[in-house]
Amino acid sequence: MSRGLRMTRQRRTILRIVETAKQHLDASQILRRARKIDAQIDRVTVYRTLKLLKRHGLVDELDLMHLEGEKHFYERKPQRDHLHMACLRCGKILEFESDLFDRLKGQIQRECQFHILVTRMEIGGYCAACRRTSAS
Amino acid sequence: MSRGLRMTRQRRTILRIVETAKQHLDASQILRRARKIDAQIDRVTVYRTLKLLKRHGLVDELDLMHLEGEKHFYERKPQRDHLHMACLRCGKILEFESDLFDRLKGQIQRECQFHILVTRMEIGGYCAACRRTSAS
DNA sequence: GCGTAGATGCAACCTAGTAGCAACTATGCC
DNA sequence: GGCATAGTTGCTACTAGGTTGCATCTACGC
Repeated sequence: MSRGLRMTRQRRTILRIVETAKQHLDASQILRRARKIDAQIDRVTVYRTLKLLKRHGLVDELDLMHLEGEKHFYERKPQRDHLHMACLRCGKILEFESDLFDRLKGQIQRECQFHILVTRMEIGGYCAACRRTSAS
Repeated sequence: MSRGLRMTRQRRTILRIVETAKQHLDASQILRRARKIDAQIDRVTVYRTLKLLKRHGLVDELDLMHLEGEKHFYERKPQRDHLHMACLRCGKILEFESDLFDRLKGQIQRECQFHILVTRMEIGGYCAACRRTSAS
């Protein structure tokens, strides 16, 4: 972060939380964790910081098929993009990297002359376990 | 629609609006159009109906990268899935169908044993026109 | 036509996120 | 190190989008 941006205590805290998180966190979970480190930190600061990190490509925002309400989830931007599968029965989130995915993005850049900055691919359906325990 | 579901006047109206729309509409735009046909129709009915249509796979819900607020957009479920590109500068929405996209979905079904019901692939970036008129 | 499960409309509510603004502070410069 | 100040924070209040509870209405199978 440069260009007139400041690395404040709060931003450092929030960034660290997202970067070290083992699952996808939403804003209120991030706030809760941030408060454990810095009790003064405000809800609004969390929202503002996430927006900033997203705009600067440090974190990705996910909807995860809105399995539970309309909130957003965040994850540190990975080296290589992946897609998310959300099981509509058990709520499990799976990630998947694929050569075809990378090639698809390449095709879009070439054929549509579209300069890609963010991608979000989410799939809803039934995971292997849930398929087995049901008729469909 | 069967299985205990009723085809009411309101549902018919909403479904027709989404099916004949030339662009992606959000809930409030759908409400506005529905009221022109049936002045009594309620906001809540629109939300409930869209949820229902989504659940039954008749319409797809889109975020379109949340270019303007957090609302959702709807489109009739197409024969063949496509992905959406949203230009972060001019706001234009482009659609794209691709063999690679279909193959990627096939790969997921096979390799992850994941039964796909809905897919949502959205890409944010700069469209051809906006790329040309800017440094980046 | 009748009964009823299912749908609607209304009002109240909820949750996620945003705006305005005075007080605070990270950072560049001396 | 101390200072100036642009950038950031934490309040409070607010908005947008969507949901719930419930009494009333109605599509549709008989």
